[in-house]
Amino acid sequence: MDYEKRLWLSIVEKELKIMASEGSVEAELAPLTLQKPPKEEMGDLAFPLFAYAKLFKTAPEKIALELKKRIENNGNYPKEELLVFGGYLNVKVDLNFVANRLIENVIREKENFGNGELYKNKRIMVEFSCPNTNKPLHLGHLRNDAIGQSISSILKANGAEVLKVNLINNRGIHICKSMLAYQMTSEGETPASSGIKGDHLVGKYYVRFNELEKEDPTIIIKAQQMLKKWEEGDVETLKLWQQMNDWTMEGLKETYEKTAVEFDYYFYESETYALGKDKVLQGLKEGIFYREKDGSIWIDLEDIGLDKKVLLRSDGTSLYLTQDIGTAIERHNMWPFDSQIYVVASEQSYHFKVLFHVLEKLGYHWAKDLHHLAYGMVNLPDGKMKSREGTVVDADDLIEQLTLLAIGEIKEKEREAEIENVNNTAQAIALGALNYYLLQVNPFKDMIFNPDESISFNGNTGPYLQYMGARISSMIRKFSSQEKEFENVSVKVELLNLAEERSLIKLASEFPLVVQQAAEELNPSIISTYLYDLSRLFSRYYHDYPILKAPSKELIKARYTLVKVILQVFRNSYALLGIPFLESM
RNA sequence: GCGCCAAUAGCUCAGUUGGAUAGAGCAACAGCCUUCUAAGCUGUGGGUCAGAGGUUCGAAUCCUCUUUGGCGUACCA
Repeated sequence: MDYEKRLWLSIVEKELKIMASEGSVEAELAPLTLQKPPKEEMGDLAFPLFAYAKLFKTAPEKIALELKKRIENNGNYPKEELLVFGGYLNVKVDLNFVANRLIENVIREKENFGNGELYKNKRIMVEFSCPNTNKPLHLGHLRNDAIGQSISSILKANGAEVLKVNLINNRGIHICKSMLAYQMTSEGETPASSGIKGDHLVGKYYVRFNELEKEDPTIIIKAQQMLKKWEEGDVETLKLWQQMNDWTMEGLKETYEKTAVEFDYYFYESETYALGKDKVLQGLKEGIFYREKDGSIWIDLEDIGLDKKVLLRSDGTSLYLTQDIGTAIERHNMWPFDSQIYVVASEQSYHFKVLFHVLEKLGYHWAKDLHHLAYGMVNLPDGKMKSREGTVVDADDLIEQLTLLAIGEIKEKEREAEIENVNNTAQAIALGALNYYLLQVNPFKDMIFNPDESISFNGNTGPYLQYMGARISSMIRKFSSQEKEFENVSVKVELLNLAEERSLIKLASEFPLVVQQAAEELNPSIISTYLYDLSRLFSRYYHDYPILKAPSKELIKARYTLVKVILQVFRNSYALLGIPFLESM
């Protein structure tokens, strides 16, 4: 449709200009807007003409009629049907061209159909997930992962070279808390001895610290001492830290595998904080920062309308900000990027504002290429997730539950015989449900995670989308057994003239634009909405009209070809959203 | 207090960047399986787009104010 849009924009614009000069209208013409009519019967392109009424001193409808007449009488223009509705001039384009081009493109590009060149030759680093090594992943991380993973795929689809990086928060006062509690109360428990997954075991001691702190509030001092020791390289402390760290990482990686989250590179704060410290001290020498009497180092943010911010503690240890400074610099040294996107909760908007400013002050010109993709919180129907009240939704638990439900569903529908591996299929369904649920909502908005709704597989859900792909796949299997009979039947797109077919052709042709828009706005939910619209349209079409049992061989071939195109668009959309494609379910 | 963000059907969310009668899913009710997978399809009911002004031929969309909610404003991360 892209071609048709440009063509008709230029035609209508040209005729408007001619009308203006004939009516000796001096003023500049408002830019012409192109829209989509609300209904299929109203054509495919719409030009609202209200903006010109004043200029031409004519009713918009009359302008539309005049344009229609002029265009129809001009032999140089393509002969398409023009319709006037009120102040709109609508065009019903010859969809045969659109359909042929769509089929050609999809056959040629296959899994690359929809890809564009918006970010060609651009290197974009995407940071996401960034767990602490003191507890297992929860629902908030799952949203982060889903967005990070999807955004990376979307940027790649737009031609960018993407490096997905994870930054492990494996140092700091919070890590020392779980270490201290472990030291005090564990009696040498290990994942092997307890049978508890490593990240959950460490998490158990992080929770225990809070309990210990209630009994003895001074315990925090011990944790602070431990951090000091850690930064000084104390052997015993480092040994415990390494061990607990390994346990957590093993557990986290298991969860990543289950959720199909992958990274190209891992950074560890334990390895980057020192550089941050150096840079802060360097900035102090250069007079960018200043030192308080107690020895702490600060930056004054008055020039960007903010307060003062501490960069290094009075005892010399690093802060969150310190290590992020080091990490950013190291990253740019390692892999000079055109842009870096931090997928981090919106609560940290202030932190990133400061971070980017500090880097700019330190003279890094690429600080302007850093971008914080701030996503909203995940709340429960009753309110916030609170670890103290035990309302945090654990990632492993949730996936487990969803998988069990999917197994139950498969059994209830008696699909076991049709499915190769029930467990794998159930896991794929669970993952599809989860990722789609999380990516339906615009990232920057807070969202409510309703457990009951998230485990429903009906309606606007991941499994509904997967189901479309599975049914088409089933159709394709059926067709392949009789494919030879259709070898010599040519594809006649002009047979696809139902309103539903026209809508499908148009919507499928829009896919590349949707992929581009999702990248421009860093918003996977644009793909979700599109995919759901396409699914509903297709679902109705295929419910109402026979494909393989259409009345003639030619019609079967034409409809079958369209269905295959739709499947490719489905599959490419799934890939961008982390919804596994299933041949059968 | 100051800063950032949000508010659309009972609930969860869309809304083509200012256009035609504001749409889906869930929940409720009523239909459709000897038929390409019923994880589906169809229909009914449900709206002061938080409120008030303003800009405009036209506002859920842009501006101002108000209300309500969230987040931030840590030598936590």
